[in-house]
Amino acid sequence: MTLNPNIALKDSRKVTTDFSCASCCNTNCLIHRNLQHFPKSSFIDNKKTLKCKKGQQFIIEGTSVNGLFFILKGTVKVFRTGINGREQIVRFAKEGEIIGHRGFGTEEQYSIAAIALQDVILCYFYKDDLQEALLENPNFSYDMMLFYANELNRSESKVKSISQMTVRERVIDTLLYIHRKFGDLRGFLNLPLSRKEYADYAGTTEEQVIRIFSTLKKEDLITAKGKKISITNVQTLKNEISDHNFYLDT
Amino acid sequence: MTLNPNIALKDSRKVTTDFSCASCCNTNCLIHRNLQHFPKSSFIDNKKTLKCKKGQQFIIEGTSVNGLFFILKGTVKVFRTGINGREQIVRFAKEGEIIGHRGFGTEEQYSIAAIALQDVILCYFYKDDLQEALLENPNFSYDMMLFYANELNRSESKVKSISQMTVRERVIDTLLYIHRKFGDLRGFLNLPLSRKEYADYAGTTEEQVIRIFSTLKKEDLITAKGKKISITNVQTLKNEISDHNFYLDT
DNA sequence: CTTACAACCTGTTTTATGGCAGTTTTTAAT
DNA sequence: ATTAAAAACTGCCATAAAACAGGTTGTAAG
Repeated sequence: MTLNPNIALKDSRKVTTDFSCASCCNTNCLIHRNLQHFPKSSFIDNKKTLKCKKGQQFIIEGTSVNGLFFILKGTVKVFRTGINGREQIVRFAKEGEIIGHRGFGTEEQYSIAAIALQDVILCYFYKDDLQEALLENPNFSYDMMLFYANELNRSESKVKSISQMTVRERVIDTLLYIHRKFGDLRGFLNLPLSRKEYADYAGTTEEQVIRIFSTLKKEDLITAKGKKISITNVQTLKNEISDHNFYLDT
Repeated sequence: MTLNPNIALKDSRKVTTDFSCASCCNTNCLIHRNLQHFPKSSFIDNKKTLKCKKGQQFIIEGTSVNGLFFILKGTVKVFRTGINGREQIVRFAKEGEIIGHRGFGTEEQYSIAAIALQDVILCYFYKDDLQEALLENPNFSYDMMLFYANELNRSESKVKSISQMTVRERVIDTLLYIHRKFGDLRGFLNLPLSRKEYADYAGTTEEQVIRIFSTLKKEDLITAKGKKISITNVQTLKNEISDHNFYLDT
């Protein structure tokens, strides 16, 4: 393991700066999981590793797709520009996740944009290399297929929630999503987001989010002071959402 | 080609009743396209072929997944029961398409229901057989991966339309979707649907669809008499939808 | 400390859409 | 042909949610 000071993070802890997949400990990563199946890993060697500062946009909507990003470290906001220029947040991604996969296959252009919410390290694989590896290795392509299948399930359930939940329910759903995915840090949700970002994910307006936060505070379900938000009663919130699935169970 | 009268359709024309994949002419079918790659096609032999009468439901929401359906002939409505028992139509599927794939992989239960809109012939493959074939054959699993990737794109674009389009726009979008996918027959959309079904796909109510149809008629954009609907001005309707993508292009 | 700017908050107005109730038309069955 | 039932249609009203406008708080820069 070599240590390259040029790509050291500003993080308080030193990080390993050897970005080879072999020494990577990211168990979530699809590439890493299938490493054993790439005997002459030419495509692994073509990997590019890049760093993005907080706030930096590394995928621009509409530009052509040449490869896929894997997050090695940090969190990312994936969004698109919707009708009337309104921003729509597709998801928040963390380490191990794939970005830009919607452009893989048929689509030639990215249908989304991606921006670093914190300092981020990304691994970039070329589309052609990936395709070759997938066609050589059924375990890898099967894994990748399952990944897409899961994304599809997520997306379908979002269709359902957006089309049938009230704004309040969608905001609660968003809070629970952030909580589930990023957890707590010192009692607060471990991903600081603006009210606007909550709105863009929940598919509503900033004002609505503010109002709903304020009523949730009165109901002692959350506490929120600026971006320091914590969910005081997870179960009650969960119930409010899942009560609707009544008809599914019976 | 053997002819089995037991499984002859009520269709005016006689259909080939040899349902072996080898003699199938369904070029859309993923299995058929990869047939060359299955040398000792044990799993093809385990295939079950079944017929459904119009109106028959062959997938029930919440039941466990043991395999996947491929449509050999006919059209199918795929839907789920949403909040307050409201029916939500996920898509309309025609020959060559796969049904029940969302249950493949991680999901153990079908998250959707499926019903035959006309008399339908289905091919059924067992999950275990499919998995084995996928893991042996990278071309097949790559194809399957691309299929899921496309489904994901479709679903994501539905998220966008539901969350940002007006009801009128969603209804127009639905009309164009049916037109694109099923085309015209003698000047009318080649898939008879009720106003309720348009509503359940567009994510609105029957009354809204009726109202919007009626204004579209006044604007000479469609003609609609009962289920005989035709789009008289496809381009104008398309423009009304895609005008919104203005911000995407610039 | 002051200033500037962004984020956060609140009350009011407007609009789009859903829900209801009642009528007409179409389709299917006897 | 007659009847029943389902689908299509229309007007009215209630309401959730967006848009607007104005105010406060917080934070970063000089």
